[in-house]
Amino acid sequence: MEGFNLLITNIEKHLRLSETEKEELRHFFTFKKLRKRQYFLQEGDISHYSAFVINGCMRSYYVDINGFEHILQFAIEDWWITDMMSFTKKTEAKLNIDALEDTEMLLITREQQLNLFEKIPKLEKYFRIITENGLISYQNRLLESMSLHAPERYANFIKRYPALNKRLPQTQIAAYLGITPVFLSKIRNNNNQ
Amino acid sequence: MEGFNLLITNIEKHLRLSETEKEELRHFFTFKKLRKRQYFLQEGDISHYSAFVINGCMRSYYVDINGFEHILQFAIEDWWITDMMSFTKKTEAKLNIDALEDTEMLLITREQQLNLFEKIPKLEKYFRIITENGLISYQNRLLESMSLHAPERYANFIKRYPALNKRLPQTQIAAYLGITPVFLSKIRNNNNQ
DNA sequence: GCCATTTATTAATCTACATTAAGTGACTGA
DNA sequence: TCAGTCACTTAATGTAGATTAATAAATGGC
Repeated sequence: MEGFNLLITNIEKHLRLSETEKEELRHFFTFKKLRKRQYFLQEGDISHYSAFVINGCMRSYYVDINGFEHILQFAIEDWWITDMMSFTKKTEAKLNIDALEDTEMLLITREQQLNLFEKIPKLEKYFRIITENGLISYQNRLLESMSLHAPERYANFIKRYPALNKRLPQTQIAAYLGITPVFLSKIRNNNNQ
Repeated sequence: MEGFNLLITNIEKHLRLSETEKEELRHFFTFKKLRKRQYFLQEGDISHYSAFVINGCMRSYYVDINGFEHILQFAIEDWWITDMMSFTKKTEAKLNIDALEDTEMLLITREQQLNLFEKIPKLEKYFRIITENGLISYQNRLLESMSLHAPERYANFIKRYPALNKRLPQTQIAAYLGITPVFLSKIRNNNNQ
């Protein structure tokens, strides 16, 4: 399966897998391509899948009552993305997820994931670690959004994701930082007073 | 051990434990009391423990360069609290954790937790679920902080944690909502324009 | 039971960032 | 090829919430 090795490499950053386990693992995932702008999940639907991105770029975002988009996460190659609430609790998704570029990914359903934990228990460890890291990064973002002004948040974004800064349109970065594109333009040109 | 049953009840919301397992489990935890205002963790230290609150109330918070406190989490009875980053990666904590009331809790170290996963593998499931829920609630807070104004965020806080709203001083709630106590006072008295 | 500190209120002023609007250049697609 | 959208810039004006300060009320230590 295309890109499956990228997932294996990612898992093996955290634990060792035997060849047999790798072979078993393969059958829990399905491969999927999305065109740029195509939805992976729409608000109100149930997020049946969690996605591991092989190449391309996706984003999860919330649309507020005024129609403005607020981006919670970007996912490029080697990243996981889903609406965790909907995925784990089978509730209607509040988030939308779509592709910002043509994207290839590996999908797993919640049921398959839970089966996987039965069959290869150490995979539970892998997903626990992934989830711990996700929690840490949301916690960190919340903390930054409360304690820093927009220019500092942007500086941190550049430092943390230099590739994304070059790769994404300004609108998307602004929607991630929680500011308007107009204000991001000012920050970039140092006219922010 | 005092309060251990509360932990057992909490775990059994997610999975079944045999009597033997409960007995084993007990030995992984230690009991601790904190006085009001006492630190559990100070920024720069390593968070050796994750704490399950039996009664009382704790908070985790970040102190910004201007000395202002930003509260990430409150934990009353039946809640877990730690600096996840420092606890899992043994890095210096960016957060402080202290007691807002006299508090009793059960502690586990990261090493004991990992041993526990070896000894009673289904506990890995419990902590995965706890972590998933933590991630969901941070994600939700980030989303609210980006898409709602302070009066709506306060309304949601009251709805979600009615007990906390009565129990905590206004300063603490304001530091959680990311506003000043002055502005919270205006919101409460409906003078917010 | 009293003084010192902390906590909450109210009002005046200030600021980070939003909103609106108008203009430019670049890409897209029939 | 040219119209139409899209991505970005710049400037004028508006606003949610901060800051400061003064006062009142509640709390807590001795």
